[in-house]
Amino acid sequence: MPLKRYNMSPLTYAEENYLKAIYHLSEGGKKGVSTNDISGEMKTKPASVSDMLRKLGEKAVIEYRKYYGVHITEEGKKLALQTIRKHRLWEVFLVEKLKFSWDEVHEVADELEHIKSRVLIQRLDEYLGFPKFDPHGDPIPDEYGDVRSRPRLPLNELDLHSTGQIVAVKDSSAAFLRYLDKVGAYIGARIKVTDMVEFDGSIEILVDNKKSIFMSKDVAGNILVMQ
Amino acid sequence: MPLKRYNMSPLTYAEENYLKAIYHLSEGGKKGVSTNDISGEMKTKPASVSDMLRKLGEKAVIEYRKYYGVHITEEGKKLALQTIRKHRLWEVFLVEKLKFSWDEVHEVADELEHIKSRVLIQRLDEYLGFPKFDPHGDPIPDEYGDVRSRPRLPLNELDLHSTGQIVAVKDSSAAFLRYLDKVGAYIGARIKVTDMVEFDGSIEILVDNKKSIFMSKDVAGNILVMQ
DNA sequence: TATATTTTTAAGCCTTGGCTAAAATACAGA
DNA sequence: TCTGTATTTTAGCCAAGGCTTAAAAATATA
Repeated sequence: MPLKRYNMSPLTYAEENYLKAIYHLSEGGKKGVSTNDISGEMKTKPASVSDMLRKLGEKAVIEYRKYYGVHITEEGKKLALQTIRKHRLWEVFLVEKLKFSWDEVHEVADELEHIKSRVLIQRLDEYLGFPKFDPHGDPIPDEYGDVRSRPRLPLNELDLHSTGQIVAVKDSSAAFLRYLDKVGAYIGARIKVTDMVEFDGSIEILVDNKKSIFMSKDVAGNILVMQ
Repeated sequence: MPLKRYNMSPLTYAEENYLKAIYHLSEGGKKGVSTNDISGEMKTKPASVSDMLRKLGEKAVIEYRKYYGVHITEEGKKLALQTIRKHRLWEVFLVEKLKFSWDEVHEVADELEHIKSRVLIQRLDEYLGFPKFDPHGDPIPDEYGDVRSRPRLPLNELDLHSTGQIVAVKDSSAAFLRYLDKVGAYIGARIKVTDMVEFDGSIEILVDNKKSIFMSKDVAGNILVMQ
């Protein structure tokens, strides 16, 4: 059996994106991620995914058992978290410093996350005051890939009259974010559940003790709160 | 004669770099820029340059007359200046906000200058307070490619006892910048020529009325001052 | 076990950006 | 004006990257 040869060249732009997708898909479940899932996520054909998996396997960032899905390796996890860290730090920069609204940042951050300089990211982190969460409330891994996440649950699972703070959203599509902006919900808002409609699960919440918002169960399910 | 067909797709990373080099090489002289010059600047073979010139010609950013060198078109000038603008704005950001020293910024800015978002650059410009010059003293073009440069001359051409302010450097290699840092010269420093050695052209200057620096004619020739 | 689904292989296409070797052109000196 | 030299272009080639379709293989399921 031939020796397994590793290709140690750095990841390309596309490889980084695939790895990020694999990392996200493998969060939670212990099961391997399937070729089809990745194909759906990346909007490429399964055949292209197979090819990419071979490459990522050679670079030892995933463990690739043909036909049985992939597992991300420690090295791969580290690299994926580094990309995610960069993405989220740039998002903080764009929103906090350059006054982007939180629904505008995705595209630009997707480009910025591939800039290679390590010292750049260290200094950016420092400049931003070592933020722990991005504008969508998602945790920012540290340089070593450690993530301090906070316990959180979907808003629709809160009890009537209970309170909490919005810390993140599940669906961060521009459309959803704009909707939230419009109704006055935002990351960090203190909320209280003031009413619940039995038959469809929709709820009414009070934001910052000022504004009342009525929302469907679907919308509430996409908002994560910390109690 | 076949119609001239233009390829309107955006410039690739490499095309942007070639165009920038052509712009810089064509500054000053009215003459066309030669293939050999570009080859030297880009560290590629002349044959590769010819090929690239064909592509840039098709994209109408240069006027390419075979064997006679190239002239940059208005459109090309606009694009080159946009890239230069991005490069220099990022340099300001890196030095002013992220505390990079001015000899560290080149590489990172070379990557950042290719990020495509227009609104990003507008906001960055605004965030930095619409700076007119980068950390090396080079002028930052505005959105429309207009450059407000200031009259300046090499330090070695100043008369004895005359004063001025350092506004830029010709040679911005890391080695030269580190040297300047070490001896205490910097963009913005007020200087006075306190001594001149006839036979080799070396001079002594007083920086900010405090520190005396002795430098060769070569070094002085690389420092640009405004009187 | 037979069929359906998923995944992989094989072959190929296109772009980008480089190279060498040979041919064409321009230019400078006699 | 001729001619040799230097410059530039052409032609052909190569490799990496990233995608595709079509067919084969493996797995999953009824």
